[in-house]
Amino acid sequence: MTSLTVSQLAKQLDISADTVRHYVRSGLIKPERDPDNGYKRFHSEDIKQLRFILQAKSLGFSLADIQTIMDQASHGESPCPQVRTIMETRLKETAEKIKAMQSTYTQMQDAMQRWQSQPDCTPTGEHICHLIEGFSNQSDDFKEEGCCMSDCC
Amino acid sequence: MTSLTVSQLAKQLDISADTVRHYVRSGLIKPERDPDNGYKRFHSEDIKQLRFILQAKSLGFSLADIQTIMDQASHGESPCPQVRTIMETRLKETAEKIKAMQSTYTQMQDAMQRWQSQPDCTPTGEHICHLIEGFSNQSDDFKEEGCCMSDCC
DNA sequence: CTTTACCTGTGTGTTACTCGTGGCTTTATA
DNA sequence: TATAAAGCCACGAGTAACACACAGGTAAAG
Repeated sequence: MTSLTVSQLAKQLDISADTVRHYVRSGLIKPERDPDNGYKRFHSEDIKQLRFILQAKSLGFSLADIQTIMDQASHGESPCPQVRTIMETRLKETAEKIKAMQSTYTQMQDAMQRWQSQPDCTPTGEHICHLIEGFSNQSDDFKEEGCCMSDCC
Repeated sequence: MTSLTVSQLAKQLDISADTVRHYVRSGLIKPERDPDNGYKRFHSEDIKQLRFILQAKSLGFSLADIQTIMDQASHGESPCPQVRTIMETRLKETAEKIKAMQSTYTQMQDAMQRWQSQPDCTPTGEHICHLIEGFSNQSDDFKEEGCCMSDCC
């Protein structure tokens, strides 16, 4: 009784059973199989590895990164140099992603605000949705009132 | 000669040809086909729609959203109410994503900084990578010096 | 023995593309 | 004119990190 099933393990680490299965399918964990029914059986070693995976994930590593790191370590070599360089890459990536998302976010906010003073409109064949098409991110105090440039309203 | 090929259109709108093909495959644009060779042929109507797609995308709408909006409009109904509610959803989603990413980002930065004063380590069988495993996001002035709690160093 | 509830592995779907493949076409060269 | 090189095309498959669907297995209750 020193082994856990998928859902027992999942519950213990507060993740979904599907996530556990996904890691197994990806080859990050290789649990033993019950010869009777083919069920996965996780032992303390697997649990340790899964904990590591979760910790690494929370630090921004991808599953592929984690695979690389674990492979390296299992060869008896220090994964630390890799870890440092990968982290540098991921750090830059994340910064860029955040920047991009923030940029869209402010666009979205601007749009939402401007739309408050704009009425709904029927499609004219010329336009699909004037809210979207009429939104230019130029400046805020530009065509403040009225619906859109076209005469559809 | 009033029609463009995939790559001509892509170049005009400064996106990749594969992106254009993707939108076609997704059913967002339905270009005519050249009976001779099966090539896609884009007319001004398609170009207008593609422009709309790009504009909507830049406002945070998903391709599925855009499909919905265009369908609604093509039925002669105003897509604006949908647009507003969808945007509210996407706005919240984006805010949450940004928050999550920023949280990981600071974690990553903290880790990077702490790792500067920590040496590389050989895996011991007990640990995979002490940089990762030894990183706790608790507080900064906690186990500042030394490598990790274990005796692996 | 049967019902019921839960759990399993595996296959497929998701998002917005990107890449690979085999073939057609256009252009350049001999 | 033959041909070779370069470029473009359509379509299938692959990507990240899971979530979901499905048919069947299993454990406890009655």
